Amino acid sequence: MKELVTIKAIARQLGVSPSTVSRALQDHPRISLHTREAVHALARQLNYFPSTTARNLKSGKTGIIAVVLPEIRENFFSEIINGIEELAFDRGYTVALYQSHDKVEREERIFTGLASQRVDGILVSVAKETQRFGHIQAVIDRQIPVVLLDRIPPGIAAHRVGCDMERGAYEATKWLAGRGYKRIALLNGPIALVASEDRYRGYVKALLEENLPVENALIKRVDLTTPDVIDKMTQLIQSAIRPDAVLAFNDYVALDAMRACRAQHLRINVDIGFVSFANLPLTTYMDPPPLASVEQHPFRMGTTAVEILLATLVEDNESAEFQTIMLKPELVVSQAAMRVQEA
Amino acid sequence: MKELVTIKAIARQLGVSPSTVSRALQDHPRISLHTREAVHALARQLNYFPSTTARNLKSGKTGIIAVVLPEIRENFFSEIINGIEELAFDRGYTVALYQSHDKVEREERIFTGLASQRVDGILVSVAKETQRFGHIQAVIDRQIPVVLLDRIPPGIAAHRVGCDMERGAYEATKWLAGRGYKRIALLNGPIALVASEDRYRGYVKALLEENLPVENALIKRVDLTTPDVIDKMTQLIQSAIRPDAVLAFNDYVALDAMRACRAQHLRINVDIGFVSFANLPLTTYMDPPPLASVEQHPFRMGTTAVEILLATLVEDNESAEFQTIMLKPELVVSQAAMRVQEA
DNA sequence: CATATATGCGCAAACGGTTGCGCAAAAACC
DNA sequence: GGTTTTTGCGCAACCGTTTGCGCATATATG
Repeated sequence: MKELVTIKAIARQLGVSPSTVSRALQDHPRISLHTREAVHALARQLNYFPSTTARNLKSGKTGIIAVVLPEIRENFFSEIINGIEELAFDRGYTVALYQSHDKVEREERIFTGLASQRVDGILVSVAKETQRFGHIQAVIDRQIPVVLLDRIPPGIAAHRVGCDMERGAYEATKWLAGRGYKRIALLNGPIALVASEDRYRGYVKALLEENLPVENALIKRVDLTTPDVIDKMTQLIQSAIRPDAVLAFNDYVALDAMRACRAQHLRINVDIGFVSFANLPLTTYMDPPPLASVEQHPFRMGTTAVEILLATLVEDNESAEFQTIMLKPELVVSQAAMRVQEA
Repeated sequence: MKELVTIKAIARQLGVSPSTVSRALQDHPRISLHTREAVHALARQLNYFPSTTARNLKSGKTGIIAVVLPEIRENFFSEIINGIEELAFDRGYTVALYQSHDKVEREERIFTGLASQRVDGILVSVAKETQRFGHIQAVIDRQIPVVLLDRIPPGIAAHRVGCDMERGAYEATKWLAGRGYKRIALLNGPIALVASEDRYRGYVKALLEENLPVENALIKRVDLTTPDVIDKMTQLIQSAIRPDAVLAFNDYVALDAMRACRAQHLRINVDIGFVSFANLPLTTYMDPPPLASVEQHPFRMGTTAVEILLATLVEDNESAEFQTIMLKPELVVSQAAMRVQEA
């Protein structure tokens, strides 16, 4: 077992004190050029690296940003991390990753660990359908800055970064109406999700503006499982007012709903138009893809969250002002889908 | 700014020494029950959490496992992390995440950082087409255990965890031959990738066993971009010996190749059968999916790598024995695809 | 009752750095 | 040449926790 190269080791070999070595390494002006060079030379020769742990202890910081997400393998979230890692790495921060698997219990265990880990900040997209937020409040009470990402529960005093999905739903619905669709269905998510409410409001607002009736028969809630989506979509098709377009909660719902349509011998985007949310790579694999998808900018959500977090870290004290940044969603129209429709 | 709750603070309030508090918290038998209870009570009341940083400094460990991957948003890799996080969290380790974006330069910068960060171990899936591995050797020289994941370069003395893709290609080809396919094409990856060689060897081995000719015209290398895949697939279709089946380098290649076939009015899995590698969720979205896909078990690769790493951490000294674990791939036959074919 | 053992706790060093302060010697000033 | 300033470096404390050792006092042993 080789000895670890420390400042003390360098000091001993050079016959100077550890403090001199420390200062020399920082190019402190009060250390003679001669000594500085000698220290640097020996440090390089011995392959010295400063101990981050020791520095952390001194500074009270860890340089770690914890990221707590429901599920990494979901494209939306891995894209968020992608953005987070990008910026954090540039700024010299380490990204620690945790998955809640959408379970509050696990989320709570994670946060307890984070409290003693003393990470410099936490970016969290909370487990869905949760009403308990004590664990989040606990770390906030310990002065650890928190940024809520995408899934933003009410009643927590923290920074927030999200995407304005009411607006996204509004624009998507307006776009469909503008293209002549009259009976636009909404395949919405579970009632417990704020995201569902947002989409509902945007959808209704657009319909009213376009003087289209808001038909309850055209609005379905799904639990996001394939069988339920197929079931609800089939109901829509067979109802008295068959929709000529569907606004789907997300790309996965759109995919399943399309399958249901195909099973009923409806031609996608010809007999029935589709628009969905997220704009995941998934849509480019679909054949045909939805006519359009509302881009939520997960990558930018990640970088924005890190920016806000790092900004609060350098601030003199807590300015107690919490920022809320809502990214503007973007309706991305699929060229491929439009071509199919023209044909 | 509230004072941080430390062992010293508790000691002061209780009129005992810090060492007593430390031992009381560990339920050391030489501390009286009375004192122990008092310490525990006050610690709870003050909401005391031990400083991980201080402990790290003492122990010389960090409790951090660094994971260096090319691209998190690729499903295969996010599934690997999923497995890593799962086991690491259970064992009380923190997962630090880094992306190389398949760039050696960035990988090198990451490894330099890791050396001074003094992580307890590194799991790495190296950037592709790289021949420089000095940065990896450097951390190994610093006694940081390294496990090579999936992409396993030669000449590095480290643990290895992968999936035996020669065997996967062999079994996939055998399966196709067994179903009566005679002209099986191989849409392989770039020559620089070890993964391409593996598939080639397994493919050839199976053909020979099945007494099928190895036709060079049926073997194409693609650079994994959509245009190139479409180009090469079109060449295959229009060649003298048109293949009746295609073994694709991975699911994405299969997807693009299928599009090329459809453009040439070939019915997927009817006129031309498809088998690919990875078995990503992507295949379940495809319509129709490949007949079969070789599952590479990324999740298990992640957990296995962590297991090996943690095992070396508890070992008394370096046993200098490096493990190589090759998971057995599994040919997953798609029910949906088979139904389409029967019809 | 004397010796041996057990009990309960504190001292101080250590982990690897950083930094305020002070002290001596050299250089600059009048 | 005396005073001030600058230069170069070391001392020691500190970050929060752990732990070997030692010192009392209390209890057990013969």
